[in-house]
Amino acid sequence: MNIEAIPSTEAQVAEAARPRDREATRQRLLVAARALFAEHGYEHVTVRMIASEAEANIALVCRYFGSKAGLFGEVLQGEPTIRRIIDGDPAGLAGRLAEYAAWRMHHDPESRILRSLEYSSGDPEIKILMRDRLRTAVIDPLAAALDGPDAHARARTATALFLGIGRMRRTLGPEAPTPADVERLTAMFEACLRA
Amino acid sequence: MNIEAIPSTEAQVAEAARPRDREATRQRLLVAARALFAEHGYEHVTVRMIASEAEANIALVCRYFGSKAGLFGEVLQGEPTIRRIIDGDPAGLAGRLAEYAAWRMHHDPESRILRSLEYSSGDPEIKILMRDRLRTAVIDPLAAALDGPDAHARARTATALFLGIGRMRRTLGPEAPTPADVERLTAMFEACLRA
DNA sequence: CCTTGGAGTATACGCTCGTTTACTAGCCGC
DNA sequence: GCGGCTAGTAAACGAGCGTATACTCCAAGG
Repeated sequence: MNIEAIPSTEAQVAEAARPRDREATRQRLLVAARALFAEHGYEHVTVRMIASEAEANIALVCRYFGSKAGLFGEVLQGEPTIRRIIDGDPAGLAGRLAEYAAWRMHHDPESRILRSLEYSSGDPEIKILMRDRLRTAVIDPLAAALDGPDAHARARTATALFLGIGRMRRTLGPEAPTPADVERLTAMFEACLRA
Repeated sequence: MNIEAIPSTEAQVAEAARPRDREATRQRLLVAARALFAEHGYEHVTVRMIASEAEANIALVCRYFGSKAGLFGEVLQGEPTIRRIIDGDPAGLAGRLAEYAAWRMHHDPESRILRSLEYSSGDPEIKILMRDRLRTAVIDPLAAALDGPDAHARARTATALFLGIGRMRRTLGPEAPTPADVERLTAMFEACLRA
């Protein structure tokens, strides 16, 4: 079986043979996985895609993260929450959410937390990861910024609008938002957030 | 290879051997597929599941519908549009949409058109089917019911809210809508639909 | 009664997936 | 200089998928 053509042809590959660094490889896998999961969702990304993107071997995914689901979980944990948008003047919250929602109408790249949550997954383990992440990273922080008894319900509805816009972009294709879009979204978020 | 235990044991299966009826079998497959696709989405439903649910043979799916995608396309065509909700007093449109959206917060069953569209699919053919269906069955009829230059944009945003609510239900689980929910959704749809 | 066409079936093909295993090869302490 | 730990690799495994093929069997037409 050792019929390897030439053990170490440096002919084509002028790459400076990467130093063997466990942690660096782990990070490359993590970065590649984050980008791919955000772009295509858990189920449509294969470990082979991740390994290829990270220029690492397939087996390392399982070795370093236990499984594809383990890797996904670690990716999720590294994602930022929506707090960056929530923090600030409460009066302008609806406007900021609308700006962000409008941005999500056409900006496909950038791997933010909601992206991966737009996808469903048949795997129960992933479903739970998604649900927990959606709660702790989006709904709960948003609810905490609101007053009134049904703060959570209002946060959920606002989040639904986010999710739906992302879904729309993916189904119909990206759409550059107009000022009217932002205005409309602002009005909707205001209607949603007011007690 | 012909080691079949007993060719035709009627022992357990007291079923009255179904008459061989091509059209009836086709319909059973269609009904089963409609229910399963609506419940789990295109990708999570296998032709084996459909055949099993319809108590038919796997091969018949391909024979009668060409492929899984062909069957899905036929299922989509049989689904109603949103026109039933749109038709009626224009002033009450937002309210009716809100009622429907609220209903979708907790009503998991009933195989309506949007259900299958809540899922994404990697298959480009299915993506196109989804997109076209979303346009012709939901967005376009809704846009037609609106006035103003950006009727389509408003219809898209309203549809996004629908999609997001469905997504939410599937991620967080069904949630019985309160009167406050309906009120909030009505306000949001009004903010969305007004020119 | 026999033939025959088509409904229904069993099974296999080719593929891709996540995962595992047995291996190779580079660096570090002695 | 040289074992030995370990990062990295190649290949295979078993399962599940959509699809295709070759078959069985029933029932109607002569």
